[in-house]
Amino acid sequence: MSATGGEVFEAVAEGSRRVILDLLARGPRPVGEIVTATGLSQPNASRHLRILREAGLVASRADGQRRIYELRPAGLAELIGWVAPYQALWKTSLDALERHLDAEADPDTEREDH
Amino acid sequence: MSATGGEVFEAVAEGSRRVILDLLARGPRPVGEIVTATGLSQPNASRHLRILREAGLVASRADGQRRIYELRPAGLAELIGWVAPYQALWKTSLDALERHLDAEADPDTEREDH
DNA sequence: AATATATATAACTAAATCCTTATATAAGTG
DNA sequence: CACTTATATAAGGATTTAGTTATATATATT
Repeated sequence: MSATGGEVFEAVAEGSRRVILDLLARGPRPVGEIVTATGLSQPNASRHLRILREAGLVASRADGQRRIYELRPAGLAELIGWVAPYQALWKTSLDALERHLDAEADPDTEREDH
Repeated sequence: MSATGGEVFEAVAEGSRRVILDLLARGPRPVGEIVTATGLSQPNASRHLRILREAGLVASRADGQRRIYELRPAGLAELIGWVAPYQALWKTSLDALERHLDAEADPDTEREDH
């Protein structure tokens, strides 16, 4: 079920996989859409999706001939649990994050526009 | 200075490097202490420290023949900025993190006991 | 049934990554 | 100055990883 040791960190270390996650954060999608949205080759996308699935970050269900992938936010528990203390650390010391988030404030990059 | 693209994610993907960061979160330390505390070989520790430094996660200053390494929490901005939306996502949907944090609640693993 | 579409897997290559041993550099100590 | 201690770097091997092309599998369509 949940990844054992650092699997999540490795899954998330790859840029294309973060792009896939960001995409799925806006809602479930079939592989085909992920392929066109990311520009990855189909086999490569499938491979990244398998890695993400094995890390517990996404899940897939069949819809006819398609496989719909969806985000499993709970899979990030290990990562979030690890950063939390650091987050606390520099919330007291620095406002670097705020500056970072401001720089990233781009409407096209929004996730979950609800 | 600050890492450009995903450098932080890759730096943090490695288990030994997370151990080093967790160690430095408790305070600055010379390389020698990091070596004995982690069990890494000295050259390997130096290598991991260089990677962490280039990613902006640690900084070093000279103290005689020693190099004192210290945490730079601001270096985690990219990572924290990226997880934030997901954090929000499942704070609404799931309490998996809380359970995860409870499981990790070990006095020996505390950071920055101030 | 034959063909087309959607996804997964296999086989392979190129590049990156981690680790070790050996050596360099620089600062302390006698 | 000779020697030791602390850290960094170089060189090499072994494993891992991301990517490709080719093929398998399963579902839909005609």
